[in-house]
Amino acid sequence: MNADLRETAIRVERPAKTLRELALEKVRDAIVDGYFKPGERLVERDLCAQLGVSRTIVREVLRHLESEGLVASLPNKGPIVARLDLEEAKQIYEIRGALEGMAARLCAERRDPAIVAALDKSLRGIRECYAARDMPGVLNQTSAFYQTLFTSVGRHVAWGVVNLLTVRINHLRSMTIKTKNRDVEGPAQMELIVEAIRKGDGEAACRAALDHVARAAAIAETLLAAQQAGG
Amino acid sequence: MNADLRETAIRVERPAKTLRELALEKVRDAIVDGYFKPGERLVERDLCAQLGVSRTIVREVLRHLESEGLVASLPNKGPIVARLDLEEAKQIYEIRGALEGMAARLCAERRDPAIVAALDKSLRGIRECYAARDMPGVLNQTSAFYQTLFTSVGRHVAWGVVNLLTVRINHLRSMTIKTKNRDVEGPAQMELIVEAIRKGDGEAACRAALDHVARAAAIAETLLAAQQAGG
DNA sequence: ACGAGTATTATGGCACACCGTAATATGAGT
DNA sequence: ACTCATATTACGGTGTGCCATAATACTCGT
Repeated sequence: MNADLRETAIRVERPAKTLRELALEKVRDAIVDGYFKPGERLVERDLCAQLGVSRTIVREVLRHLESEGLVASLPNKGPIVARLDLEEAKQIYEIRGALEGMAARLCAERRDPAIVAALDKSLRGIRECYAARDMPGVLNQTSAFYQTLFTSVGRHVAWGVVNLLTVRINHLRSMTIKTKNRDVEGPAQMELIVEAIRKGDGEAACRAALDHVARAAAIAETLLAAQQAGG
Repeated sequence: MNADLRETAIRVERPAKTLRELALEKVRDAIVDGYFKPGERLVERDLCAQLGVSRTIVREVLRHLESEGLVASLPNKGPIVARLDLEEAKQIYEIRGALEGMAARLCAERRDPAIVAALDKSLRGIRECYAARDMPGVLNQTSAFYQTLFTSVGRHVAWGVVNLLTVRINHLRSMTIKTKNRDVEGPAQMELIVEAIRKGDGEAACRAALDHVARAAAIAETLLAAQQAGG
C-alpha cells in the first residue's frame, strides 16, 4: 500500500541515519575543523544544548570519539579535545608510510590499468582543486587517491586504520597542503607513485609512497614546531 | 539451567576505575575468550542484568567495542558479536607484518643491548610457558615480546594499532599456538628476529618478523578454512 | 587578609518512560 | 485445519530527572 509513500511526503526530515551517527559526525567535524580547540573541555550538558540531543547521545558520541583518539578523558574532570603532540604525529605519518607503501606495492604488482586510471583521475582532481584554491577539495581528492590505492587491492582494513589515524592529524594536513610549492611538489610525488604502479614496479611504488608521506611529515613537523614555539 | 552461573560469571566488582572501564574490559574479555560467540546477539537489557550496571554503561561499552571492531550493529536489530571472516583475518595479519617488520628494523638499527635482553627474556618466557603447557601464558609472553619490539623504540601508536587489531583475531591466536610443532617453530622464528636485531641487521630483522607473521597467518588460514567447512 | 566552611558546577551513574520497528503469538474467518 | 490479519512482545533509540561525588568558587567570620 502507498501509506508510507504518503507519509514520507509530510515526514519531518527524518534522517536515514540515527541521531547518534549524525551527532557523531557533527562533533567529529567540529573537532577536526578546529571549532573545538585542543585542550578545550567538552561539557556534556553544553553539548546537549548545542547539538539539540539528549545526554545519552552526547555520552555515546564522546565515548566513540575517545576510542578514536580525538577526545581524551581526564580523571574526575571529564572529556577534553585531545592534544596532538609532535611525537604522536610523527608516528602516525610513519605508520601511514608503512601501510601506503604496502598498498602501492600491491597495486603495482596487480598490473591493472583500471587502478592506474582511477589514481590518475584523483590526481587530476587534486591539481584542479589546487588551481581553484579549493583546499577542502584537495583533501577530499587526496583521500580518494589513497582510498583507491587501498581498496582497489581489497585492503579495506588497512584503509580503515589509515582513516582512523588520519582524522587525528587532519588539521596538520590542512596546513601542510597550503605550504609554499606543495601544490606542485605534492602532485608530482603522487605522479611518481602512479608511474611506478603503471610500470608494475612494486619496489619503486612503495618507495615513492614512502617519500610522499615522509615529505608531508617533514612539513608537518616544521609547522608544529613553529606553532609550539610561536603560539 | 545455568542462568545464575551465566549471570554472575562476568559481573563487575564495583571499586577502582570507573564502572564503564571495568564493564568494558569484562565484555571485551568475554568476547575475546569466546564466552559470547560470534554472531550472538548482545541484548542491552540482558547485559545490564549480567553485568549489574545500567543501560547507560552498557550502551557506552557496546559503542566502544563497536568502534574496536569486536561488535557489529545490525540496523533495527542491534548489536551482535562481530564475525571474523577469512579475508579480514588475512588483512590483519598482513598489517601486523608491515608494522612488526618496521618495528623490528628500528630495533635493529638502534643497536641497544637492553632491547635484545628484554626480547630474549620474553622469548625464554614463551618457551617456558610452552613447556608448562600454559597457553594463556604463551599469549601473554608473546604480547610482551612484541610490546618490547614497539615500545623500546618509542612506537606507542603503532603498538596501539597492533593491539587493536590483535584482539579481533585473538581466538585464532589461541588456536595457532596450539598447532603441532608451533611450540618449537614459533620461538625459533622469533629467535631469528632477535638474532638479526642483535647483529644490527635491520633488513634481516624486518624479513624475520614478516616470516613469523606470515607463518602464523598461513596456519590461521588453514584453521579458519577447516572450521568453516567442518562447521 | 586569610582560612574554614559552604555553595556551585560537572561528571559518573542510575531508573524509568516513551516511541518505532520487527518478530512472534494469537485469534477469527473461511 | 489453514491462512491471513491483528495483538502482543522484545528490543533498540531517545529523552529526562535524579543522586553521589569530586573539584572549584565563594563567602563569611575572625
